[in-house]
Amino acid sequence: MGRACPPCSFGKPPMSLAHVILGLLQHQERTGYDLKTECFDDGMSHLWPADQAQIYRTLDKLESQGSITCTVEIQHDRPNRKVYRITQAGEAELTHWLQTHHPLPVLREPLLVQLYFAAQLPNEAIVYLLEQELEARQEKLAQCETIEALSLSHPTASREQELHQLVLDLVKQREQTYLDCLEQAIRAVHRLSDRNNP
Amino acid sequence: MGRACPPCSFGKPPMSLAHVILGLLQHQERTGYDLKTECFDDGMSHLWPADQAQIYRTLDKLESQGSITCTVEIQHDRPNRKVYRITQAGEAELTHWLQTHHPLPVLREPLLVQLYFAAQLPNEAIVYLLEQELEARQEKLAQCETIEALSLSHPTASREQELHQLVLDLVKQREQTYLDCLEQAIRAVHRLSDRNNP
DNA sequence: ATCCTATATATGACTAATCATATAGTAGCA
DNA sequence: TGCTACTATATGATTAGTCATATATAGGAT
Repeated sequence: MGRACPPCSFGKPPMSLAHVILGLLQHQERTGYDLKTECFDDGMSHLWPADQAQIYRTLDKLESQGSITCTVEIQHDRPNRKVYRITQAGEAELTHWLQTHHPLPVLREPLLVQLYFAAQLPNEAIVYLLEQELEARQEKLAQCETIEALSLSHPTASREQELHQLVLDLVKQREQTYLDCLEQAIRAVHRLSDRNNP
Repeated sequence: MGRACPPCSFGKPPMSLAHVILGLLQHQERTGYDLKTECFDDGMSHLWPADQAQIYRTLDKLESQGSITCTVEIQHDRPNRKVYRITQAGEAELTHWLQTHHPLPVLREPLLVQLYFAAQLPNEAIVYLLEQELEARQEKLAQCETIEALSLSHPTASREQELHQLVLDLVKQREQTYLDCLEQAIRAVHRLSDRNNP
């Protein structure tokens, strides 16, 4: 049943974090620590936040499936580093994944559920909820603006950097839309009939 | 340490599905099967899709924590039904949750990752990827429109229905924004420098 | 002398969610 | 007669992700 595919993972589920890591390693060899501090805590944070534990475990998985290799750099003043590099198999895997359409991620927003069941709350309580969300969203947009500053300081706009900028713009636009929606929702709740209130 | 709180779950993590179920049961008593077929497969699908197995396990948890009770209705032509009702403790829990601000859900979009690492692909391949996503998003928006039809057929706009309509509008607007962003991204990729191409 | 931070990897425990499968009776259809 | 669909609940296995904690060393601050 199905085609045999021992050393690669085609046909298997998404494993998106694995492919993010492949994408990062393709650009430059790195350790798990590098990935965490230089990538996932920084430019990747708005795109694909990742936990340290999950990064290390994914590196193990990628190595055991042959998509990356590892060499240990012995350090005497500090703990040894395990430096990972992408293999040819890993590059093929990445290229394939980059061209494959993946199912839309499911977005579950607690706020919308709250709004859905909010009939028992007075309008002010609902507005308060929306305002708290608005604040959190504003903070998040502000974080995105920070990333932009770093990106713009690089004047040479390579194809790669153009794409990074495009992604960042899309994320920022997404966040801005959330803000617009929330403000609109607040106005809508103000217009809500207040009958049947507790 | 911390305040003791034996029979309730205040202070614990989100458990959002549990609260969605509480919200649904507050309106009307239901079985797990009812919840799945009448709620989560229907009007709730765009808001909080839920797996059958998870629904049943969450019902168990809610019952054991005292937020809902269960009575078995014996049926002879069909399997027995376990009918769940919300308790006072459950209502208190729900009311509290409804008024609490919850952390923003993290959205990880494989497409944006693909775009981020797409420099090695020719522009046409990137556009193709975006067009596939566009198609999937159009389908999803079409599903949302279907739900609206059901909602509008109810002419009496109670406070509850107004809120349901508001939520649906927000979801639809979110989807429409995705479509706009994708079209914009496609135009941007067409303008992308094609240097450094494979 | 003590504490904190940075560097670096690893493991255990847990939640949320998904998928597959089991059980079991009725009813309709071909 | 067998096949499928509907009603109804339950469990096992697995993935993705999070949180906490362990280990170990160097260097700077208090």
